[in-house]
Amino acid sequence: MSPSGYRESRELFVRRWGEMGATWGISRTMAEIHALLFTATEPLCTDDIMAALNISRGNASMNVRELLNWGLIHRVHTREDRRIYFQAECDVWEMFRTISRERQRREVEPIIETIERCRLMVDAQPRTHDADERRRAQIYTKRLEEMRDFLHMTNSASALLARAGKGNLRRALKLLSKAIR
Amino acid sequence: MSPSGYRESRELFVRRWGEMGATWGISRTMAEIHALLFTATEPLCTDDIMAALNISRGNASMNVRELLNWGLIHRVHTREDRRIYFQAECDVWEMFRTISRERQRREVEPIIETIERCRLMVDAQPRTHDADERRRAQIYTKRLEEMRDFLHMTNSASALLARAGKGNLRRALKLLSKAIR
DNA sequence: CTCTTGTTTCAGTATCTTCTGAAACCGTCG
DNA sequence: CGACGGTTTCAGAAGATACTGAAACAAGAG
Repeated sequence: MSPSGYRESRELFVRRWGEMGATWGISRTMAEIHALLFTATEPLCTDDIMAALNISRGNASMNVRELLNWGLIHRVHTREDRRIYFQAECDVWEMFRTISRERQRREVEPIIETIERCRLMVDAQPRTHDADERRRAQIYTKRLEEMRDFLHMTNSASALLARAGKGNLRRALKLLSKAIR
Repeated sequence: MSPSGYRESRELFVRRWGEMGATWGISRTMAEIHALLFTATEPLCTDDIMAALNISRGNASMNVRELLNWGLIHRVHTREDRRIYFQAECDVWEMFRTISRERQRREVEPIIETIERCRLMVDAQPRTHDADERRRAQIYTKRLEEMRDFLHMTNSASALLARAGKGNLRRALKLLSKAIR
């Protein structure tokens, strides 16, 4: 079998996508599976994935499940065969929406809650009589509030984007560029 | 010293911000230092940071430098004292712009280059005679192109945002919400 | 029910990242 | 120049994370 550019290229892409995922707090294997399915012409089953990436069954299974949880890949059933096949969402805009929605839900929302809790804590304990510390506490609270408001805003923005269709997104970006210039 | 709500709250915030950073591919300590400076009323020096977070000099120094590289904190000199003090950018909008700009530069741009390289590779090697593989290669190339275009778009969007001021951003988001609804 | 095929879990292991502490370095002051 | 205060580097240690392989589990077919 000649070393077709296609196959080599795809391998490179999968590897690099995996590395990128790693710097993004996503396990390398998970990102590789995603890249593999994103570039696949037809659905793959667990064994295909294991073979392509040279990983164990347990590893493949765990990461596939995680990708399903994120909503980045889907199960596909075939008539011929009892196996479950997997297929990635290949529309990049859809993918982007999924990722931003999930990140928001998993990472931003919890931190907003923490901030709120921190803010309340400042006043919960009996106040110090030290005027300087009181001043500091005030500034601190203000910073927390600003951060909280900002994160709330990104939350709404993300929700907005999630509701919008692909066409809308393009349009919105055009608008944005006009508004800003 | 009574356990003022302020101090406890701040500790909690720093810890949680660190954890969040960790899931974002930022080292926990780096995120903690950032949180510490973000919530500080006045600039801190390396020893302050070491004491507050209970970390070694080397660790503090490395992570401070990295934060400086990102542009998330700045050096401050004082008259009295030869030490260098550090201070975070505390405007959340400014912070957001810095982060998005840097992430784009460090992570998205390189992956765009890789994609381009992958795309060229497909045709560089002599084509296979297998019609089916040729079909697959074509689909693959198309997906790469879509991804590349998408990432290019986020690049422009990010550049746009980076140029925009705080007021503009607010305005743009309002616009966005109207455009999408 | 039992066999077959396929999926999930998990304890232990390997790998990779981050952190420490000490030593090297740098610049300024006397 | 040498001493001092401060900063950076780095090899090895500690700690966190991801991966394996095998065993448990499920579900459909005979």
